[in-house]
Amino acid sequence: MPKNTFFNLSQEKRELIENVAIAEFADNSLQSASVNAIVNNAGIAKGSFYQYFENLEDLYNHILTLVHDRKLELTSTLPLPANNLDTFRYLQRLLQIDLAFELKHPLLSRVERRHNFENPVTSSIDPETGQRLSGDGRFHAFLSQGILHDDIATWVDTDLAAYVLGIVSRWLSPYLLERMEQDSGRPVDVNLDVSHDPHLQDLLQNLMDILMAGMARDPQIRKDFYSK
Amino acid sequence: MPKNTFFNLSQEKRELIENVAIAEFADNSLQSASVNAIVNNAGIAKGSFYQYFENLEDLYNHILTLVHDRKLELTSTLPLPANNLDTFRYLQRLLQIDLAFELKHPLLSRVERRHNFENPVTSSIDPETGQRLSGDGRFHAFLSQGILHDDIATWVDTDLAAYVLGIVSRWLSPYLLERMEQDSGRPVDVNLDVSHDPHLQDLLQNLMDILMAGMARDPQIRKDFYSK
DNA sequence: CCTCTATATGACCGAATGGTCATATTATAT
DNA sequence: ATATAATATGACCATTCGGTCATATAGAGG
Repeated sequence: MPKNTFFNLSQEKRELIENVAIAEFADNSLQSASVNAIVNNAGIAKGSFYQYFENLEDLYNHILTLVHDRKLELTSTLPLPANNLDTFRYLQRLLQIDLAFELKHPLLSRVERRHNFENPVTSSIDPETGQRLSGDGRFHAFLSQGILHDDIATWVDTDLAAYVLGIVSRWLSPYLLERMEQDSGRPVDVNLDVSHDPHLQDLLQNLMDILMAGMARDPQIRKDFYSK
Repeated sequence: MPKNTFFNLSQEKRELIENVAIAEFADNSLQSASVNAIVNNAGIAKGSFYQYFENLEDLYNHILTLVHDRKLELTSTLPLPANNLDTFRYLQRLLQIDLAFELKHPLLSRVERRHNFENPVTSSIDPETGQRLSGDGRFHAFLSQGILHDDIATWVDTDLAAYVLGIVSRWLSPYLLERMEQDSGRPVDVNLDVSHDPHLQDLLQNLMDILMAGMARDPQIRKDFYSK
């Protein structure tokens, strides 16, 4: 954790350093990031850096908590899913959250992706249920609920599906944003409403249609359907 | 390209250097990889390195061609899909190839993933058709064929789907192998037949079922099906 | 043997790295 | 104004980096 000296800084200066660090960690892994580059870009003395942080990893971990905080903050900002929200609308919301995060905090998104790349989640075992928990817990929760509500086919391998959904969600966002830009020919507005933009909804719905048809309940129909 | 001096080396020595480099690039990006580390691990003099390669990037590009060659070689080794092979069996084959590559060449796989991470494919435009071509061309081809054969729903956004399939294929392999190890409790045999191992087929089939039901033709049935 | 060419080597270079520290500056309290 | 504590600074350090080069070794042809 950063030292008190860092948190005593004015918000202005603190955020300057954070933003410089975020830019550095968006382009470089912890291995290849440079303290010198950060202090130069932030316009502070090298000595000051070590008054704020133990070392580079200390700052890196702080940025990771920022990622976490900002994402949580954004999750609570987006309209909450009603309790009786349709299972797949909830999944759609999960994808929208990652998308909104990519839109509002593109650099933090890259930091997060880079972190997930360098530290791939080795699947953990849930201490309570003894179940495998690969990837993002949010998708595990989604699948469990979906099966419980009879919305998702019971034969779906939840751990595999949760992992795949996590991967898709992580990598879908940059694709969608780049595609939006190409299709419209102009940069995407940072204040775009990800839950209402028509073109974005079309694309997302296209993927959702595939996922819904693929995972929804009553596999018999589907299996009969596609077997020729 | 490496200099002639490198290709004149005995196969033994050449492969030693290549393997050391592969290990280095599996753990480090081109930015953070170290010439010193490579020469030390390979047991050659620094001067020799620069008799073989222009610089580190030269070696890196050579390793990338190795990735390409080995994957091609492995593709042709696996039983070829018959001409009249079912559309989705062809997709399954594509996934199996990436899986087999991960199994036979885990380090090369990591090098490839790292490369794709550091150099994300900005979608290109096909010069002939003017169509978007994001991600892996193999999946674009698969989708085009599938639609042509009336096996895939026409409403599927091919570019989006090809991108997602490419992402899934790239990241599925390490998951499946790790899962196989956890489920069986022992390391996966390198000579495992990816197209016949029962447990592996179960898992792959589970994902295939989702993809098939999701993308197969006649969306009407599916859309009616899941709308409550 | 000698000659010529190809390869191997590690000392050496300047630049950049992460990290330290004595000193200077500023803010706070009395 | 004075004393004390907190912060800011950049020269400095040892180490490592990519890259060079003069020299040594080996091999081939005669």
